[in-house]
Amino acid sequence: MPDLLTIGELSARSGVAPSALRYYERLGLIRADRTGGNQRRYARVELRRVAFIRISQQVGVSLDEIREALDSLPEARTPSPQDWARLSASWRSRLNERIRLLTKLRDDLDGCIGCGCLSLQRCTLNNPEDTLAGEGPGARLVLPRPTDDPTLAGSLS
Amino acid sequence: MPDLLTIGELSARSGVAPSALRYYERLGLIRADRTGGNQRRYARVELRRVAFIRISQQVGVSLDEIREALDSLPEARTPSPQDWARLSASWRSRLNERIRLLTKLRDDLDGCIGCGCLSLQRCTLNNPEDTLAGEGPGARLVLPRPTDDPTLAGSLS
DNA sequence: CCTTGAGTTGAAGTCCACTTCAACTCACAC
DNA sequence: GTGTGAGTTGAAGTGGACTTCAACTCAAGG
Repeated sequence: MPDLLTIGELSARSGVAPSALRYYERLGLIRADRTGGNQRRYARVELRRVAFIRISQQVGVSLDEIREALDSLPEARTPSPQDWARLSASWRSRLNERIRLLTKLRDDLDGCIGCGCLSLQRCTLNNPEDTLAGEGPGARLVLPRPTDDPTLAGSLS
Repeated sequence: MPDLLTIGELSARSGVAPSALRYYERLGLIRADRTGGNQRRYARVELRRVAFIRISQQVGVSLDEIREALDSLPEARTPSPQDWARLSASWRSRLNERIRLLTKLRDDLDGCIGCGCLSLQRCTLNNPEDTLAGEGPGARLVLPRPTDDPTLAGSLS
């Protein structure tokens, strides 16, 4: 009735290597029952946990944070669709932020391709007389003032 | 006249740790002249190279590939803005692909939040009678047939 | 001169997410 | 009952991108 999966079956169905599944178990991300002969047997819910792990990794979340998130699932009952939805939703802003940063990087690159200045975030400010300044689709500042990231903010020539 | 930078100055102006700059040099990403006392002195063009390295890393390119790209710069003359523009442009499709994947992931997440199925790419297909199916902004397949990624494509329940 | 902060080196360490290995044991079809 | 493919363990290895360390030298102001 419980219809348990071997590690090979879970691996095949999740696309995650057995060694990775054992690693996840060591980190407390998933769990397994054991047969009399000490082999792992996974409940079907572990399939969802693995799916959540892989999705979260794509979002850019570390295994440590994923573990924390999974720890917030109710222990008493099988997690409901709403439980999973809550966890997934918790990565939304992170995902949006990553998308926003990459999009901004792309736009800045587009905007800077004409001048080749590579300074991004600054080239139009540093070259107010530039023929490309203030036109076209590129290099718009999205944030009020990105003073938080000094990495590439300095002058470069 | 050449106005060379010490490693500390390059570090301060690029936001990259001195140890990282030495590491980049070992990998052949940047170069430095030496003083009589064997200290590094960087030409200003290295500032651009470091900027290009950090930008490329944000795009998700490995140092090895960045080195290859930098190797394609002309050795005879100082790289022109057009040279830098060409290199930056070479990451464009990669950046677009990353943005596309993350955006798709977000839309899939949004689309799946109602059902909590976590299968993504498949939930609407697997649940044609789902009240959420076929509407809203989520879970649209962008590629003709993403058969390439079996990772989470299997059934999950 | 001399002090002091900045710079030099190679080797080793770190962190993350795994994979590989050797030496076993289990489960199941025949 | 036996062969075989699947599973077990802890320890060690991998790869990328650095950082840290110890032991030393350089450069520049007072």
